[in-house]
Parts: sequence; structure tokens; C-alpha cells
Amino acid sequence: MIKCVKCGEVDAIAKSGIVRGKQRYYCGKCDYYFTLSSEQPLTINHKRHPATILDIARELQISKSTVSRALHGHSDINEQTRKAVLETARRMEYQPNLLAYGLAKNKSMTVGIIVPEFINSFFPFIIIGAQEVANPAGYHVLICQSNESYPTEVANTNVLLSSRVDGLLVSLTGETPNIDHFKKFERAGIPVVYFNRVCKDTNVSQVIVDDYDGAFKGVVHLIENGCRRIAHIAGPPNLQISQNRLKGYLDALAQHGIEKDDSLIVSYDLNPQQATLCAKQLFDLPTPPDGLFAVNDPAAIAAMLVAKERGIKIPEELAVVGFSNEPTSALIEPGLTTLAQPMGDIGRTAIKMLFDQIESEDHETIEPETRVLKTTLIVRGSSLKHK
Amino acid sequence: MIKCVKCGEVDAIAKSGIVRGKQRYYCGKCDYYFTLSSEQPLTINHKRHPATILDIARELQISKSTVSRALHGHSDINEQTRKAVLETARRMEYQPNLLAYGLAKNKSMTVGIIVPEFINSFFPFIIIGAQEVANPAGYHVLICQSNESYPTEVANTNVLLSSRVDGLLVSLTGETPNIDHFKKFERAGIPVVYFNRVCKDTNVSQVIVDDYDGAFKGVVHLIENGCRRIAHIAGPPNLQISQNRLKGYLDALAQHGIEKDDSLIVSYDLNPQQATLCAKQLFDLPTPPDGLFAVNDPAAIAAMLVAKERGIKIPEELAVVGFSNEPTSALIEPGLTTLAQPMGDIGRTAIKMLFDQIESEDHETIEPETRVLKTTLIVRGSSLKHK
DNA sequence: CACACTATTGCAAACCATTGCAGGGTTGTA
DNA sequence: TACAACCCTGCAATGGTTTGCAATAGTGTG
Repeated sequence: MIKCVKCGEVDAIAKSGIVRGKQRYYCGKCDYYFTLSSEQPLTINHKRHPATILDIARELQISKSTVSRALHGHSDINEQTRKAVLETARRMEYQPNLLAYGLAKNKSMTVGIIVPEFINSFFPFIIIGAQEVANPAGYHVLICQSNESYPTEVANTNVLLSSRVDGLLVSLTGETPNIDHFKKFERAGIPVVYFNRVCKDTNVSQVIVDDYDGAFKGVVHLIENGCRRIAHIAGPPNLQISQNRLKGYLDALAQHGIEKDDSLIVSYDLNPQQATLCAKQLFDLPTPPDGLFAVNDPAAIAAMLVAKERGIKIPEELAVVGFSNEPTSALIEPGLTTLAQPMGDIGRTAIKMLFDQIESEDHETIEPETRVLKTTLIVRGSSLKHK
Repeated sequence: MIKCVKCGEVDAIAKSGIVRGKQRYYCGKCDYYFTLSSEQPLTINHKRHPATILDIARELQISKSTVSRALHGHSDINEQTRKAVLETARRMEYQPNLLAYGLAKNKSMTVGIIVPEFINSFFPFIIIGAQEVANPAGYHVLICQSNESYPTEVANTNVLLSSRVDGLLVSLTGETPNIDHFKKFERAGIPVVYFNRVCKDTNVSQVIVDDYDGAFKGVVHLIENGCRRIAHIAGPPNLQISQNRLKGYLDALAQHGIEKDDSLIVSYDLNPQQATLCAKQLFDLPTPPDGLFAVNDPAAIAAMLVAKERGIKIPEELAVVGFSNEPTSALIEPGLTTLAQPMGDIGRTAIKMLFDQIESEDHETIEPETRVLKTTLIVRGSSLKHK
């Protein structure tokens, strides 16, 4: 029979509905509603939970505030107490719960970084640069891959928002039409620094390389090596890098009296296969190009492979210049002439700017800043027609 | 003058020390100690904090429990209430606070992954495989780079422990002597799955490829292509992959009646520069090798570059076989014959095994399992002496 | 109307660490 | 002796979410 939880009475019990699948009872004697506690006898889950400051406090018979202060080397702590706490913490393998810390301090000690991909070495180098600065500062980095997909990028922003990152580093996808989805961070007071692939919006902090200058140098180099019909595999038009590199290409041509030929400019969405298609399209032209400037190394390499397949000699029949200087560019044959970007510096600079904003009391007052790094032309076999 | 905070009295006030830099007062009348509250008139920091369920609750004049239940589609929620909550949440750009969630549920929805590096494409492909499974399941992946350094690996484990990851994927560094530092996870009930680079400890879950078989196939391939003095650039001895690939190499030789020559086996610590040194050492031998089996592609490629430098013809004078099939192996000239590893599968399999353990009620009862995937010999120019 | 029962909602504890303030004990000094 | 100053420690609220249980309103039935 059912006994009342309060008075122990059996007779005055009446059923009174079912709540969330459980029978509810009513004791008429003490006017008390109740449901029987969970069937399983509440065997406390003895899975050893990680030690908390409370465990340390209990062990030492002190209060958790004291433990907390001891662990953080706060002032106003007796040296012996501090020693004892530290020792006990070590013994109990105490690891602070970053979730609780984050909740209490409203600071997750995490920064997010969204990159389009990390199969090529370009972004990994940047990430490593960023981590070199973040980790010693006690921050860790949550890496998201947008996979060159705008919806994925938006999804990433929500994940990072949920994770309450303290700041965000972003390089946009080739199809990101605008940066509205990053305005959420602004509204939440979370600083954002864009790098490499940025949007036209100038009211943000960003770290870029001098794409115009790099492209200009690369194309001039091709011209100096005797190229007259120089093609360009251009990046997606939404990105500044594409626009600026295209501009550098065009200006270099113009300054050397070479007429622009629209059929020599093909657009590439950063998808590997598409680079191959672009190259084929160029080589199929009635008068194929004798030089090629690609918006990045993977595209240049893809074009080189197509050229090889077709027996087009590099650099004699086609001189090629890429952009970024990924490690593979040195391995391929002939070596790919390219514009080296200081990838580690990009990462380090971007995250330092981010930390400046995080640490400034009032993010609003920080002036958005654009940091421009230089590229270096690395000359290899792919462009040297007359050695 | 100073007024008592309790009784408002002015005369009975006495100074009583300074606490943490602030003057403390004592009211003799009501026997009460106090310090004056912070000078700044407590202007509530109006930085718009992200919306919480409490904000939604206030907006809708309901309790936060109801909001929580509505957001999670729990039963026992009025359809209209649910709609209203969802709508308000959308309007307020509500993003659940994962820190608070994690604290409450004791579940961070995060899994950690420790890799030695991610400059080469090998680990990135595995990570992508893992994310393909993790992200749709609502988990995110905290990527740590041990940078082939044992102390860094240990540091990584502590970070991940602090972050209260729900599970861990690990590929060891070349210098990790034992896996004691992962026992912490076991003690905390956090499942760990090792992949690719594992230790001899058999009492753990792991995903590996059949290294012995791959190495055997690769070396047999070299023998069939006429090599008789086959060198081996071996990995660090602490790793199973090194041991098994070495064993496959030795057995292949033995089965084909080729005497083992210790001078042909050099050890490589996975450091890029060291691979070059190893190659030089081999090529400097009185009787240099006519075939080379390297423990991984980067080492094979490094050796190929040294060979080129020295005018050693590949494959005529030296046939080369690598391991892993990284994208670069197809780009280099001649193409590198190698044993393809199913990298995406490794990542997917490993994280699925991890999830199985995470989701099982009682991790202890899970039998450690070793999943072995197959390698495929990819034949390219680097090994075909007689075409 | 009394009662059983359903559907829905609210209350409060719990998760763990931080921190402002209260208040204890002790030392120094006039 | 009285009081200022110091040193140290504890209490309790806070942060955002989940969830067991209590409680309410409403519905149906005899």
C-alpha cells in the first residue's frame, strides 16, 4: 500500500492524477500531494567526478572562497594555507572547470577562428601563428571550417556565439555575399578581426596583404619575361583579394601598354575542380595565353597540371605565377613562381589585434584598423623563359 | 560625514581598519562593521549581454523553466506557449549559453582531438572526417596541436580536461614515451580513442591501418621492380606504426631471400629536416640503395628532393615508395608510389567509436576495441623501373 | 458539487567558480 | 586601555541552464 510521505498514513491516500508519467497521490489527512520518488533507489552515481574546489575545501576543512583565492595567488591568503591548497589540488588532480569559470567571469578564454578550409597549408600556417600567441595567453582556439559554404559559415557563427567565444577571427568563403551574420558579434560586444579574405565593408578590423601590389609585381615579372598574352584566373568577385589582385593585374598590363583581353580573364570559385576547368577554357582559346597569373597557388598548380597533360611547355610556352607560396609550390616541377604571404605573421597579427580589443574595457571605442602586410615575389622555374 | 549604513547614525562611527584598500568603519551604536560601497554609483554596465532564457521569460511573463522546456520541445508544453517562446527567442537572437548548459548537464558537447601537426594534409583530412560526424550530432571539436612535442601533448591534455571535453581523439607524438597522461581521462570517465599513432598499450580503443600489410605490399612492389638494396627510413621506435612498418619491410625482404642490412635502416624522428639528413646518410653509403621505402610521404618526398639535387635518377637508380598518399604525392615528379590510407574513414570511424562510448551509460563496461582499416598501394612513376 | 484526472506552469536546487563584503583574530601604538 | 590597522577566512550572491517536484487551472464525470 501507499504510505503518505508526511504522516505515514495509509488510509487517507487517494490517487490524484498522473504527472509526467508518474502516479500522483494525495493524503487527505495532511492535505499533501506527492509522487513517489524515482523507482531506482537513487544509487548516487559513483562515477568519480573530477575534483572541484569544494572537494579541496572539504578535504582541508576550509571554505571554497579560500581555495579559490589560494589557487589564484590572490593577496590576503596565508602562505601556509596557499601551500596546502596547492598541494591538495595537485594530489587530487584538480583541473579548474572552464565552463564554471566562464560562467562566473563571463569569459570563456576561447577565441573562435573560421577558415574556409584547412587542406591546403595556407590556413593551417595562419592558425598556428594565431595559436602561438593565444595559447601562452591562456586562450584556446576553436577552429571552424566553413568549407567554402556560406550557410556553413553562418552555422559556424551560431556555434561560436553559443560557445561564448571572447573574440573571433574570420576569413570569408568565396560565396559570402555580406557580413551581416557577423553583426551579431558586434551587438554582443564580441570583437571580430577579419583576415586574408575580407569584404568591402571598411568599418572592421582586418589583416590583409597588399594584394594589389603583389599582383602587380607578379604580372610585371611575367611581362619582363616576355609574356604578352597574360591570362588571369581570378577569384570570386565578392572578395577583396579577388578585386585587388585583378586590379593589380590590369594596372600592370596597362602600364606596359598591353591591351586588356576579357577572354583571358576567367573566374574561379575556389573549388579545386573548377580551377582545372578554367585552365582548360584558357588553353582552348584560339590564341592561347603565353603567361598566367592565378589568384592563388592551388589554381596555378591545377593549371600547370592541365598544361603538362596537354604537352604545353612551362615556362617556354606558358609562364605561370601563383599567389601565397604554399609548400607544394616548391615541390612541383618546375617550381612555381609565386607571391609569398607571411602566413604566420598574418595569424599572429590578427590575434594580437583581437586581444587588444578584448582587453580594452570598452570595445566600442576601438577604432577599426586595417593592417597591411607585404608580399614577396619568389621566383622559381615556372616563369623564367630566358634563364 | 560618514553615516552608518544600518542606523544612519553619524556620531557612533569609528574607523576600523582598511580592507582591501578600502576604509572600513564601525558603528558603535548598532555594532556593525561596513565599508562604503564602490565609489562609482554602480551604473549598471549597459553592454547588451546576449539574451538568456530569463530575458525571454520576462518578456513573456512566464518562468524560465517553461522557456527551457519550450525550447527543447519537451512534452507538457502548450503549443501556443511554445510558439511564442520560439518566436521571441528568434526575435531576441537567443543563443543558448553552452557554458551554462555544460555546467548544468555535465556535458560540454565538445570532443577534443590532439594531433601532432596539421601542416601536412594527412591529419586535416582525418579531422574533417571526424567533424563530418561530430557536427551533425551537435558536437564541436577542439583541435590541439602537440607539435610533435611530448610536453605540449601533456599540456594539451590538461587544457582539454579543463574544458571538460566529453571525449578525446589522440594521435601521439613521435616522442611520447607512454600514455600515462591519458589515464586522467580514464579516471574522470572520459573515453579516449587513439588513432593512427598509437602506443603498445593494448587496453585502449584505437583505429589504425594495417601498417604491416601496407609496408609488406610496398616493399614487395619494390622487389618486383628489381630493387635489391632497399633502404628504409623508419619512424620513431615508440610508435606502433614504426614498428609494424619496419616489420613489414623486414618480412618482405626475408620472404624474397634478401639479407637485411642494418646500414640501410635509418631512423627518423618525423622532423622534416631530419628526413633530409636520413636521405643523405643513405645516399652517402659505399653501396647506396636502389630502392627506398619511407615510413611516410613527407620523408619519401624529402628523399626524392635530395636525390634530384644529387642527380640520382628516380626511378631508374632509386625507386621510392612512401606511405599515406598525401595530395602532394601526386604532384611531385615523378609521382610518388605510396600506400593510401583512408583518412576520412579513420576520422569517421574513430569518432563513431568515441560516441559509442560517450553514449553508453557506463563507460567502464565498454570493451576496448581495435579497428584496423586497409591500405591501398597507389603505383606512380617513382617506383616503375621497367615500364 | 465533489472528485478524479489532465495539461500546463512555476519553484528551487544543482552544476562550479568568482568575488564583494562581513567579521573574526592579532599586532602595534598612543 | 583604547583604538587603528592588518591579515585572513567565510558567507552568500552571481552567472545561465536543466529538471524533479509542487502546484495551479481546467476538464470531465457521477
